[in-house]
Amino acid sequence: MKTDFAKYVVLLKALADETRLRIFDMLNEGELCACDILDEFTITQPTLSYHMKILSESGLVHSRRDGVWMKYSINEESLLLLRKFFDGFDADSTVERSGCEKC
Amino acid sequence: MKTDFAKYVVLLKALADETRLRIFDMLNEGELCACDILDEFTITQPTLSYHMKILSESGLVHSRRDGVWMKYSINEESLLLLRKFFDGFDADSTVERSGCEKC
DNA sequence: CCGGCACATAGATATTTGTCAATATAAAAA
DNA sequence: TTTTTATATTGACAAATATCTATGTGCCGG
Repeated sequence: MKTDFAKYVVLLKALADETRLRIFDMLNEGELCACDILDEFTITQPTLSYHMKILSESGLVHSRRDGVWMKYSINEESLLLLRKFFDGFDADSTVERSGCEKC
Repeated sequence: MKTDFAKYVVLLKALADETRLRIFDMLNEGELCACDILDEFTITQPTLSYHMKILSESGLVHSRRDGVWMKYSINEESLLLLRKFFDGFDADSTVERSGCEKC
């Protein structure tokens, strides 16, 4: 099974920033609008917009317009994808063999 | 439970690079020396050394000297930490309520 | 103790990233 | 339609990142 690393790199990059990771964590409590998220940080509105774009385009976060507001929520599918990815590791940790060929 | 986001950002940053993610995946097969890892890429030796340092310092990878060689392996503890982190999400997805306060 | 091999460090550099101020757009309200 | 409010886009910029070449360090064999 050949893993599409580039795909996971996009997801990991999206979460590899403290602001975005905190936003993602906030969204775990439920759907939020941009204004509510902004209140929790000291960044400016354009900066938040930038981060939300990265989260959205990665697929981790779903966005929808509700009148003037943008509402964001976690995309369960991408989350499951990440979980599955990490679950794929360590499957045979009991073996403890060395895969080293030269040494 | 206040999550230490900075700690997870370090782990996620370490994996948010295709080269490092592929290295981490290779290590899932077992312990490897730097030379064997290098063979799988087109990067130079110093660049690999740079990536291994990031993986090691993040705590995701354990390193040990074996004579002239450096042997690398996955640090199970950090991996479990990451798994646990992602498992913490989505716990109450059935609720589907909005956490939005202003809108 | 010297030469060679494996790996690390230093310095330089091009690219990417996170941030802001200024401005544009989109939708509702007046 | 004009104004107001919420969000997006643009352009600029400093900082971080990934990469290389050149050089240093550590370990073993002869």
